Amino acid sequence: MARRGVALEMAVLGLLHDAPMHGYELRKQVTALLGWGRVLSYGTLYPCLKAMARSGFLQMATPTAGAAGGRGRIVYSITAPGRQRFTQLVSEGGPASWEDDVFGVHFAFFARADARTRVRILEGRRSRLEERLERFRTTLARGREHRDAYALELQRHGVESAEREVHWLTDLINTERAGAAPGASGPISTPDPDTTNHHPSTKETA
Amino acid sequence: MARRGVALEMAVLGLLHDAPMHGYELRKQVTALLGWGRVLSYGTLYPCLKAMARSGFLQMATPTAGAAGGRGRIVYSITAPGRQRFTQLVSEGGPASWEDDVFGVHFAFFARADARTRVRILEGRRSRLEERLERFRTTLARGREHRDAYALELQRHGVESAEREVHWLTDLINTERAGAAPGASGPISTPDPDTTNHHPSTKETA
DNA sequence: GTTAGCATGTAAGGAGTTACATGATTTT
DNA sequence: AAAATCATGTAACTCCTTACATGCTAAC
Repeated sequence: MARRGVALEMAVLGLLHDAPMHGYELRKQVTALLGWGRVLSYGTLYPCLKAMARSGFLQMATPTAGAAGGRGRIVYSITAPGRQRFTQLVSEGGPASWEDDVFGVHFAFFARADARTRVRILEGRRSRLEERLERFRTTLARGREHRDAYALELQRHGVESAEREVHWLTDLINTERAGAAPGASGPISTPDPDTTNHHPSTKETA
Repeated sequence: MARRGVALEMAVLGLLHDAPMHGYELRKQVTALLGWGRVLSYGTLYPCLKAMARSGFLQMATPTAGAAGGRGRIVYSITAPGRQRFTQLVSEGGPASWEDDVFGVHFAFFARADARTRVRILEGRRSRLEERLERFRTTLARGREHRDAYALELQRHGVESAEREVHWLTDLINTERAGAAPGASGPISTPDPDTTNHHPSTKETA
């Protein structure tokens, strides 16, 4: 079958949305975009690309087409159904979209979603983290079972990281509500004078 | 076969090292200890426990033993080979131990490893993160492909988180070198379970 | 005496990895 | 022309989850 991870499917569609690419390049871009620590393996990517082509979302072009079974580089490009599919994926703000992995991909393509979807996903993600935090703190507060200093330190660090991310999300939500894009003016400012990035702000591609 | 994740195996052995427990309780403790966001599912835990019992690391005690097919609560306790196995796992400071998931478990049971192992793992983990950071920054610096403000913000946040964790690790390493335990005050002096010999231990029965 | 929560388990499948295997193109 | 790197692909496996299925025990 095909359904090799919604996250991967989204990433592939999103990257090919801008420009056709072959698999090797795609792997690097996906890896860089999502910063998953690990690199995406070909064993995942190629079967996924094939399946997506079978589903009609992608088109495969072999430059040395038709020749004997030679294995040339294949350029993948997105099709009209593929664009439709991407738009659909990008505007889904359901619970699935605030899970660890999927959230990252959604965020990476936020420029392609409308503001309402963005806020919904950010808030959903934030409450996911807050639940986790709550469970964590309950466990800690229950005092007993508190184990040694290392286990405590691990939990303290876990809580701190989660709190930090909640804070990040809150800032982003406020920025969204103010109708701006991140990095521009809000509490989060990148000292990045050189890059003249055109930020999307009010752009709503349907 | 059995090898259901070194991380899980270690967590189970480490928790049962302190006290026997049944699976239900074990699940809660593992989940709390590792703070994996998600909860550990029974579909993972029970087969793992069974396999570990088959390997001789665990002993299963059914209070209502021998009776008709009734399903009572089963208390798992660690065996002498199990303790040995745990000691072995805990003192392995190889590359495997600085991967995301495994690192957490190792850290949680740091009190059971000797100082040299602790420092080795902390340093290994830190260089893992630094590599990741390096790749990240190279991609960013390469300028091109820089995508929109959201993608940039995602990467900025990724870099910041990794940097923060590197800093955390550095502090821990310094603390270790100074011969202290984390959390402000003096060294932990849990009577060290000998890393060279397995001792038949104090409690063994259910 | 029934709901709620404790407790144990299995089958099927999803999402990925590693290791392997191959061939094309560029650099030295 | 050898070496490095680019490029594509498959098979087998790992680790985990979901959905299901069962039964015991305390509380109301």
